[in-house]
Amino acid sequence: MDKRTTQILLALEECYRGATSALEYRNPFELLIATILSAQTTDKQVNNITRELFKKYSTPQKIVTLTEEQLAEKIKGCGLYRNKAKNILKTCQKLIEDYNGIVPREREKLMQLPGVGRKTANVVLANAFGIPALAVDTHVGRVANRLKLAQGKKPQDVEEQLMTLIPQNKWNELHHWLIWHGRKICKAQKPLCAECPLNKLCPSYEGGKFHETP
DNA sequence: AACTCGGGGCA
DNA sequence: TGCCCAGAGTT
Repeated sequence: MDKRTTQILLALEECYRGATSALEYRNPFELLIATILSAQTTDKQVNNITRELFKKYSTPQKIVTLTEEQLAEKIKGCGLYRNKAKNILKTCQKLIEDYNGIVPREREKLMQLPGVGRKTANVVLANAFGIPALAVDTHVGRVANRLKLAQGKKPQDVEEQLMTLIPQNKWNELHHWLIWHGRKICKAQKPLCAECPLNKLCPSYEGGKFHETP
């Protein structure tokens, strides 16, 4: 790891030590469902929905007793809820048929579940199973690019570059640090570079000015 | 690569 | 009011 990368990690840790997702869950299945729901939606909305949903429908076997319309009604309030209802129902059916109702621990199997892409799969691997994985969402991708820890728009490219650059035992922390930094400071629009604790290390903020580096 | 789904947050 | 998301699937 080069010196600049080390300095960036130290600065991130200093600011965001202990940062985690605000998503509430008690087991891998609940995290899987909560993460599917969280796309384009805030954690707060998701928590409100899952708290109510998991009271009566805490397993795939229970969720598949709902019709698509009934499930959609219960998760209304998060974005894209009709698609998610459809996907969650199919995912629960597949969990029951193929995996005896147990969430699998392999990325390939997770990604075959409807509604589960690479980001969601990695979140489940890292947070529910403690398996090293680096989930790249829009925040992580944007911040990593601005700091030039990675280059390129495709999340999987960013993921692979970060995995090469950063020691494995830091991947999950790095994910949360970059997300928090992306939300609070390194925002998509009008990033708060002047008050950014990393601005001296950031190639996108030179000469006291922010410039997106393509 | 571009488009769609969709309500909430925020200027 | 309008614009932007803690993405994934389809075209």
